[in-house]
Order: sequence, then structure tokens, then C-alpha cells
Amino acid sequence: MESGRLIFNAPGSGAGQMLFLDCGAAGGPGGGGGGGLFHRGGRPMLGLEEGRGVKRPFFTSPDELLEEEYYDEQLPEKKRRLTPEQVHLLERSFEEENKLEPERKTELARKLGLQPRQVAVWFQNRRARWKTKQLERDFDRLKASFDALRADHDVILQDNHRLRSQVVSLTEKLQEKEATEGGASAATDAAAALPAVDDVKASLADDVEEPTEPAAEEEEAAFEVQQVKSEDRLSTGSGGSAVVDTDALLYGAGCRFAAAVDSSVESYFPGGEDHHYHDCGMGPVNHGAGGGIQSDDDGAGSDEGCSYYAEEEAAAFFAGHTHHHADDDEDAGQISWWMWN
DNA sequence: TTGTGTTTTATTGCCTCC
DNA sequence: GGAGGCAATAAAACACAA
Repeated sequence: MESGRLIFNAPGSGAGQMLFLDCGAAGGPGGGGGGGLFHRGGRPMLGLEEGRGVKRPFFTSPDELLEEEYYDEQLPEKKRRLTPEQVHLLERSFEEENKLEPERKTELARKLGLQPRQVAVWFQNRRARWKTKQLERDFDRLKASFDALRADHDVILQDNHRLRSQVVSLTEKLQEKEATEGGASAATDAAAALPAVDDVKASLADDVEEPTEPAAEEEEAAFEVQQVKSEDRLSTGSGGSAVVDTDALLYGAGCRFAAAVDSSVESYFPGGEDHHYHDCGMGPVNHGAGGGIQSDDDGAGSDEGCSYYAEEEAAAFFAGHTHHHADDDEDAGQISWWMWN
């Protein structure tokens, strides 16, 4: 499109209503923005004159718009919004397929009375908006997962504290008896008391999920170190048999969190070599390979890249913070930071 | 009316793919 | 090298509260 008369749709006048604009030799505005379309690398762009000083209301009656005089005097102005009809058709088209092949672009432009370039720009901006929304949805899902997991974690912590107290009091009782009575009768009592402690251990061990993923060697080592630390803290008697490993519980929770995070974010975060978002679910409809929205649970095949970030971060977070569980607010702050960064 | 925040339309520059 | 995509950004249009 060279400079000259451009066909433009009149806002509020329906898709078929055209406006004719006088476009001077378009000098592009410095930097982004500015009104109208200009030439860029051979692409047609719309150039609009500036500074007529008279504004036409967004919705103007068709009668007004049909008056040639009106156009001549009022129209060459700033950028103009598309009509609701135009937007509706564009939205429908976007729902069908969020990418625009040249034929479809031309056809849409013809139907809407727009420049193909305008259609392309609209799709581009629409994809950007969709991506932003998708990011928000992913964040909400992630936050919900985190909140649920945190509640779960709090319950487990409370159980843990209660059982620890139980173990300590039983141990103390045992030691008292050993000290006061001594001899065979105390040993008998102790033997009677111990199964209860073992039961506690056994029930807790059932609660603790084994890490299902083959953890990295470093993480395993860290896990073992923390396990030992926990045992050290608790070994007040009974040969350390009464250890309830909070860290193991948290490690299990961490794995569950990583799994939750993984399934939540994989719909957005880019994966593999191709960083195009559609590989992680971009697009309103999945039209064959490489395009459109994926359902929430069809990401299994593409989770190599998509899940990496979340899983690693979550594992690192829990591995590094399991012994800080007393300070829950700090943890919350850190996980929030992680989610925002 | 005016100031301010949000949305929409469009440009620019860079990148990737063919 | 051209075409097309995306991120960042500008600026007009719009919404809304004071």
C-alpha cells in the first residue's frame, strides 16, 4: 500500500462500512506507537495525518459517517478502534486457530475491510494478551497447589510434634523406672513400653512418602545428612529408636509439591529447544501438532523442558529449608519470591 | 473537568526458519 | 535475505474516581 487513499472501517458503522482516508507520505513516528500504519521493510502500513484537531466520537451514526464531507474534514486522525463486529469476527477466527496463514489473513482482511497488516497485528496482540492471561491462570493454579500442600504440611507438623512429645514422655518414664526399680522388673516394664514407641515409628514411616523420583546424588546426600541431624536432635535415649524424622516428612512433601508444581506450570513454561509457548499449551485450540491449547493433563509428553524449572526449584527449596520448618512465615516468603521470580 | 489507570492499536528491533 | 513471530514500547482511546 502506497501513500494515498486507504480504506478504513468506520467504528460503530458495521463491518461493511468503509472510510476513505487521505494518507500523506508516511514518515513513521519515532519509536513505537504513533498513529497509523507505515511502510516497514516493504510491509504495508497505514499512514494517518496528524493534527487536524477535530475529534470524531467513537460511535457515530451511520448517517453522519456516510457524508463525504464529514470524512474529508474529520477522518484523517489518530488510530481508531475496531468495531465490535470486527472484533467479534477476529475473536472467532482466533478461537479456531491462533496463528494466521497468509491466505486466511487476506481473507479476513477482505471480510473486515481492514489491511492485512492490521489483521496480523491484531492476532499478534491477541496472542500476547492470551499469553498474559495464561500466565495468570498458571499462577493461580500454582498458588492453590501450594496452599493445599502447605495446609497438609502444617497438619503433618502438628502430628509430628504430638508424637515427639509422646516419645519423650515415654522415654522419660522408662528411664525413671530403670533408675528407681532397676533389675529385671524394670526391663520387663520397658519391654512392655517399647512396642508403643515402635508402633509410633511404624505408623509414621507409613505416612512418609518415599521419594519416587531418582533424586540427584547431592540431594540424596543432603537428605541423609538431615536425617542424621534429626536423629541426633532426638536421640535422648532408647538407643535413638524413637526418631520421628520430620525432614523425611518434609522431603516427601517437597516431592509432592514438585509434582504439583510440575503439572501446574507445564501448560505455560517453554520447553526444549523450541521456546514457542504453544509447545506448552499456547493457543485456544489444539489444532494438530505444535499449535493451540493443550489440555491440563496432556502435557505428559512435553514435560521435559516444561517441568524442569519447577521441579528443580521445588526440590531445592524443600531440600534447603526442611530444617527451618519452625519459621513458616519465612518459608512462605521465600516460596512466594520463588514463584514471582 | 481533570488526573490516573487500563486497554487497544501500532511500531521497532531482534530472532528464527526456510 | 525475506517473511513472520515475539518482546518491548509508544501513544491514542477509553473508563472511572475525585
